[in-house]
Amino acid sequence: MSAIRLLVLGAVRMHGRAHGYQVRNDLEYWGAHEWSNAKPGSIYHALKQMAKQGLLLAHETAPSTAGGPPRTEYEVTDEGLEEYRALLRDAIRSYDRNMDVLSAAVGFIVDLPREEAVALLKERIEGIREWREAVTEYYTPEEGPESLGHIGEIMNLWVHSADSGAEWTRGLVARIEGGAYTFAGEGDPFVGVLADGEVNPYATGVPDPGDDE
Amino acid sequence: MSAIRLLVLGAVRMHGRAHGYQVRNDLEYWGAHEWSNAKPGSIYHALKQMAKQGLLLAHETAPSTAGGPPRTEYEVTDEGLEEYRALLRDAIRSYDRNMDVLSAAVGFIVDLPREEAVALLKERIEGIREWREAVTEYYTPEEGPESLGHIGEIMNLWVHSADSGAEWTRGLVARIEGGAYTFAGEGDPFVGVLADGEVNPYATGVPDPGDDE
DNA sequence: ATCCCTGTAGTCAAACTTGACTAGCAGGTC
DNA sequence: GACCTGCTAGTCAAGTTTGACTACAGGGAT
Repeated sequence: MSAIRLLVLGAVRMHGRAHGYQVRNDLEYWGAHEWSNAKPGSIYHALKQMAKQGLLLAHETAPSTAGGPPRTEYEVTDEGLEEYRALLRDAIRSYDRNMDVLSAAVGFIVDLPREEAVALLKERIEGIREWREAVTEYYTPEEGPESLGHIGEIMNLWVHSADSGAEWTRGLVARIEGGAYTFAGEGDPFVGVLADGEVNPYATGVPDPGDDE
Repeated sequence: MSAIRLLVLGAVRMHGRAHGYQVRNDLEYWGAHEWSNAKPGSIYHALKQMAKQGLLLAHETAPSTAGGPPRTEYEVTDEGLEEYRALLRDAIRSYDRNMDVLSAAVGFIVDLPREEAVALLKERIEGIREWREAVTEYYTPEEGPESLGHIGEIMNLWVHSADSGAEWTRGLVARIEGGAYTFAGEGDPFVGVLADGEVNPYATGVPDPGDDE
């Protein structure tokens, strides 16, 4: 699963009602273009697709005063909200070795009740443990690990990164259990979108590091 | 960049001449269906596309004795070999936060001379360092890290996984510099494909761990 | 003889992603 | 006052990925 649907649903939901360009700006504000496939084409495609599937409700609107083509505004439907929560839970729970889905989910995790967040993260840790065990067992031939040659390094990489992922997850669980952050039903939610007209403070000077793909 | 082209080029090259189903079996033997998007459709598509681009040479062949439709066999062209090496170098050098490309590259790393492999891995370490620095700088607002709320956990995740990736890479460099494995020009290369008719010893009892995407 | 299952080899439509492109308006500038 | 740049908002074709499907052969069961 790619992160784009979760990101787009989350962005539209935070606004209540948003058009594509707004979503695009939020994702840039979040830095999502750096760690996910959130490019204009994908965003507009996701919006249209989810509108077709009934997860979003589309409203045609007059062109903005600032010029440009007429816009389409979207709202999350009840069905869309369910899908959002399902995607969010899945993203937290399942270990899929890609950081984009998890990054998006961490950004929205406070939409869940604190206990549920902790429970899902613990499921994640357990999933990582099982995966690690399966991998080490599968890639350990009878003739000893040396018979794999350099191929053993692939397993080594996976195990290393599974251990690291588990460690990070345990740290997060500890912080949440220790009372950090404000979760659903605990008061004023964290506001993470740009208001209409507000300028992205990170817009220039984007890191764009050794992002040499 | 996805790993599929590197995997397919590498598999065809090891055989000298191979048809799609053989490539498919090799990738399954390597476990690539577990950690990359190596599904039948993608493999056949990559073969056709690369043939169209002159990276592979296609030969129509009679149907096999074992039934099924007529097969197409492929060979890597000179241009394809260059592309293969370019993809391999890029995959080792660049930190793209996805393990599939790196896993594939580690499987083929012994196709390079030992010194080059080490040099590329050191470039990788340097790239990770730069990325880590850019991320921590970008996501540290003036009002202190606390103003980010739970969003800071995303950065935390990235930094954690960058550090873990660097550590694994340093370990690999040390082992290679210490003389481990057999690299290009150092003797009999490692054989990692299934001979025609040979059965995949891992075929059943595939790990298929908590692979819940 | 017919049926069903497994293995071989691959095709196809639908969905998704990518990167380049369009088009209107505002403001500066030479 | 013609031109150029930047911002707003989005489209589009080409390429890629997915998951389901086809078609043929051999072998065992009914």
